[in-house]
Amino acid sequence: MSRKRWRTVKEIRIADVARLAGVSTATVSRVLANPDMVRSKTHDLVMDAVRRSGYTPNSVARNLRTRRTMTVLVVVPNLANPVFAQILRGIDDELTQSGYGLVIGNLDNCTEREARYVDLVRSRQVDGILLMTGRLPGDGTRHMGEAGLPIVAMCAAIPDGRIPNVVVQDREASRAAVHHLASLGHKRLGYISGPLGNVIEGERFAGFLEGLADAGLGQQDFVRWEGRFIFAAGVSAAENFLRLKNRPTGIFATCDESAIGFLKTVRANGVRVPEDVSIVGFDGIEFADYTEPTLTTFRQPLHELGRAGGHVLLNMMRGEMRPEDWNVRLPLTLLARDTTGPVSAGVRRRRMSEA
Amino acid sequence: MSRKRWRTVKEIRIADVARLAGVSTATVSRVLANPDMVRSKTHDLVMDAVRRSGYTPNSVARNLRTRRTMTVLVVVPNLANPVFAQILRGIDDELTQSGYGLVIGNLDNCTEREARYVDLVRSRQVDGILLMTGRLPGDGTRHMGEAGLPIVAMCAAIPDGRIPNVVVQDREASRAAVHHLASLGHKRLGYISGPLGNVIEGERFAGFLEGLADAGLGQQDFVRWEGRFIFAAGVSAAENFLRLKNRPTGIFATCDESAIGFLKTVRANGVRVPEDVSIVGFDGIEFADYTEPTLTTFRQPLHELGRAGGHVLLNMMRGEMRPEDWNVRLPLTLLARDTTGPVSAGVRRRRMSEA
DNA sequence: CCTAAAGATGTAATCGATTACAAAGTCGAT
DNA sequence: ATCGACTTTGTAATCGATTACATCTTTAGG
Repeated sequence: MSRKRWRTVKEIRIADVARLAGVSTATVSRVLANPDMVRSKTHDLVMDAVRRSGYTPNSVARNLRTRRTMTVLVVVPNLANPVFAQILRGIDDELTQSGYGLVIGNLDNCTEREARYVDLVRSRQVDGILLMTGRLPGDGTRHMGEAGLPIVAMCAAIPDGRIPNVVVQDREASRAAVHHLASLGHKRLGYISGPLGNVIEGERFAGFLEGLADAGLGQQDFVRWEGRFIFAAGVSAAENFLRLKNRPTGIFATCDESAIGFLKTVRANGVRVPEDVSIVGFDGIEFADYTEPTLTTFRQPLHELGRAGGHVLLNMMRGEMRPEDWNVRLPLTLLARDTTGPVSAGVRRRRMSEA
Repeated sequence: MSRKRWRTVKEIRIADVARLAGVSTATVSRVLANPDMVRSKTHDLVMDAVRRSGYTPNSVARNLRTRRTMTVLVVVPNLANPVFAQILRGIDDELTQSGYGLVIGNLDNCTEREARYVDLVRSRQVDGILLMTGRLPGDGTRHMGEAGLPIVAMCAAIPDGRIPNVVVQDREASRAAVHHLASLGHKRLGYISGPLGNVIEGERFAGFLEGLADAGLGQQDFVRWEGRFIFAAGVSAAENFLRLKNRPTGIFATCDESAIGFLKTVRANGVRVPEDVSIVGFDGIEFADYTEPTLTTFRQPLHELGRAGGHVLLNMMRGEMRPEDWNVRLPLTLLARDTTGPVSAGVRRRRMSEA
């Protein structure tokens, strides 16, 4: 029961270093921040004192005075989704290069948690914000905007306002997914959505519809299952699929987790992939290469996306924003693997006899 | 090219609120921090001024004065590993309940990055540390310790020093894994390790050896492959496995990723699971339930682990640490699924004729 | 009604850095 | 040696809150 045993290490202030070096605190501060503003002899004197005392500046004090924290907030919908972990790496790489740190705001798919991070912003603890929440600007997002800080929207092209968007080409990729399936002869499709109301989901569904139109297919030629970017969504979609008389032969899931849940569930019920049904995922997570058969999917340039987002935010924070940098839309790559194949003769025959 | 358009929102200071309410800044501060220290009439007066002005305290200033940031640092080896995302949720739940925020230090399996977070600690930006780096106390860890802050070691029972350990029963679970395989008749085992030098890996290997001893098996009865808690480790272990004349029949991988990499690779080469080889993983990640066949593994109580770690740290920060709370070791749960089965007659026969 | 104790509020010091401004030092040209 | 221009350093204000201490009010007890 030892109270207050912590923080017993003596705190060294800039004044201590100044005394040790025989100069003023201003000089110490300058040595550390603008080394070429002081005579090199003084510089060495001070650096020696810094070393001997083991001084590290108190950045809370510095932040107060400079009114900057060199920290940015990254709001993530769900850290358990490996997609975000990858994007974070990209952001981190870009920001630390410029001396910025990042604090991660994990919403855990739970809207109310946004409030917590609004506080972080309003209380001046961060210099900028990277928003990956896919919802339309809600209360939380709006409040953050009101703080007047630089914001970059990632994973969600917010049309309104002057917030730059750094995103992937969701719409184009979805369209390409339909094209991929259609070119293999699939005419009846299944669509496993993301959370309704999510901006990304909107983009992907729009692309899906565009793809249908390209292929000369219409609204009556597909089934839509509602999902939430998780395994379970694919499982329940599959359960419904199994009960259908007139099953789709090509499935497009807007995330790999759902695709894998679907894949696993239909196979457990005797459906062959890709002979009976083809599946295309979205994201290109590592695990998609370890399913059986390996999942056909679109790989997001996650690391690059993170870097791009960080880069734009840095520019904004430096006030060096140029219009041509405002919006970035990175392309995805089709990984054509083993869950997609041509419509089999069997399926064609059965469907014909039904007609 | 608009410089300095940001941070244009007028900053409201506590002095503004004080003026608006006709009281002193001290009173405003007290209303916000110790509401029952002021007369209720004054309280209302001030709160009204706060609301009208939209005031939010500048927490940088507060942190400087109070010498606390209400923030803790969580050092994670690799955010891309979903295991850590889950633990983080537990930590977050526990800490935010007490008003603490957390900053995540992602090492990305890269030791040098530790330095970055040492700075964070030394510059007084956090009040406590949760260490999940599995290495033995190295430079970084030591430096953090020197700052005199409360530290809790998770995922790594650091024997030296007075740092509490909040961990899972790695050793016992590994031992149980061997027992599980041995009870199915497996006598020749394969072990896919974590990174050598990692504390957790040490525990798990020790448990593995204990399990061998329990089963009356010795050092000559197993093959050890070096891994790094990633898919690829399982793949290369499998590639080696396939070249062996005298193959193990039971594999224990110290993480699910490796187990899955192994599973996928041997099956792609015609090896049947569990008929030809049984596989046990470790962690219980969600994916492990989506492989084919589903992976037998040990589930870590990740959320509980996170909560426990946060709880101990909170106690330390409050100076309310009692010895009996210092070390926590949570049990794992065997999820006996489909990658493990009895040694098949075929394998037994073949091995006999070899003898 | 008076006094002491308790309660509420205000004044000003404080946390530890950065930086505007002033002062002192350096140097070369005259 | 003197002047000005430039470089280097020091002094003290500042960032925006919290809080020790002083002061003023209220309450309770006699």
